[in-house]
Amino acid sequence: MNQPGESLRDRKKRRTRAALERATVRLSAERGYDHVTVEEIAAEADVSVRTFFNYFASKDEALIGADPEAGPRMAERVLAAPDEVSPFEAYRRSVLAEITDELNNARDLWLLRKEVLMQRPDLLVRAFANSAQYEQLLADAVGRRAGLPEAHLYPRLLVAAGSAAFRCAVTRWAVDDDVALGDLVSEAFDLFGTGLAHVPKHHHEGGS
Amino acid sequence: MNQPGESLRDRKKRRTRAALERATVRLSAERGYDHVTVEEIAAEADVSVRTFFNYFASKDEALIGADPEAGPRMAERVLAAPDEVSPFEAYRRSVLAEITDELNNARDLWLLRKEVLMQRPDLLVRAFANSAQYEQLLADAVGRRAGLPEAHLYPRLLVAAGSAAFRCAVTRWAVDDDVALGDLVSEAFDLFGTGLAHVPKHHHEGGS
DNA sequence: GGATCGTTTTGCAGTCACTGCAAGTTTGCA
DNA sequence: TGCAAACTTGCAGTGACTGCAAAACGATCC
Repeated sequence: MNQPGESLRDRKKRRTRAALERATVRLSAERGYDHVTVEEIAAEADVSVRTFFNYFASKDEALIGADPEAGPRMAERVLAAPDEVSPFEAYRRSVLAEITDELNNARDLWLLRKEVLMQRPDLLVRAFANSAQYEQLLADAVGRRAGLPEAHLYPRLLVAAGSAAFRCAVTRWAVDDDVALGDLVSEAFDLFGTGLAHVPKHHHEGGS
Repeated sequence: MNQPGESLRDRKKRRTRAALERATVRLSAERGYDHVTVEEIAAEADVSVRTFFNYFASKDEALIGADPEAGPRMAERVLAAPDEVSPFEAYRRSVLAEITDELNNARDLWLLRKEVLMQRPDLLVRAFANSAQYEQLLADAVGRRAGLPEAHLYPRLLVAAGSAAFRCAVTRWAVDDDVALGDLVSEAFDLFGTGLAHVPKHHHEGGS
């Protein structure tokens, strides 16, 4: 009875994971990240503290809702992109796909996260640090696609730029969210794509 | 008798700080970062555990030897660069200056750190997370120089790219240190400067 | 050579994230 | 129904980190 891809067990796991993520974000937004203990989070989600740590390796991860499949998924997308697409574009698309998916599924959570990240911008960086392994995975995918040797800087830089793009976009989005997060990430990628050597023209009331 | 800038007190503080940094790096390289306790580090440096935490906010910081003055110093350099220099170039130079200074003063420490960071690449990212405040400071400096409004993505991205450049360069350097770290950082900056949209040509036996 | 004042060091008690282990409980399957 | 595998839980322990109040120390003034 688990052909549809979801056994009872799987469903329960997904729910527990979601509940923990949600509890972490909600409580942190309410009282501030470090005035919330894992004990409280676990209680809110109706599981034991030990179970919390079966799902997330750290409180940080739970706040961001780190999805262990996101890395591999993106790597796969990078490799699966059509041949005529550049490595840069392939990577950019896989990041954007991931983000729009995420926002479509949990926009409300991200609005709460924003509150937390405004107080503690370092948490986002720290969260990315946990996924250093996936960075390697992604860099390998990009490197393969670009036909570069293992040690070349380019794949690493591109992936790191992706993290940076996301991070900066969120920071900017937190300041004022008139613009969609996806658009900001896209804009950041454009800047990385065309190079940072020159200050981009910026259009505002008055012109340059 | 403290006109020369260094009272006995100041000298002692500098020594203690250096001893703690050195002990952290040495022991971590020897036994692995998380098989070393702060207690052992403090003992090695001949101070109490509590004193360790008077100097460094965390074990992570001690490993990297986070210099609280580095951020402000770089910001100042960015603002002090000659007028005809672009914000990008100004920032690049201030990063490189900082790195070469650091390497000249403590190359041996960095060779040990390399060992540790090879095992635990996430530590470098985490260390940068602590200096999120300085990122803001630097971004403001760059933004001012570029004449961009507060909220613009460019300054943030440039600074984040700097971190990424350093991080990737160290990772690459750890793999094989035939190339000087400074050169690698410089190369990374070049890539960011000219844009990541296209895969850089890479010269090797056989040509493209 | 003190007396004094500000700074640094220290010990201590406490909190909290996180881990390994060894049951217990639930789910999947025959 | 019953067994095996997967999940949950409690427990005991480690270790990072904090606040506080007392002690040690360095600078300064007489």
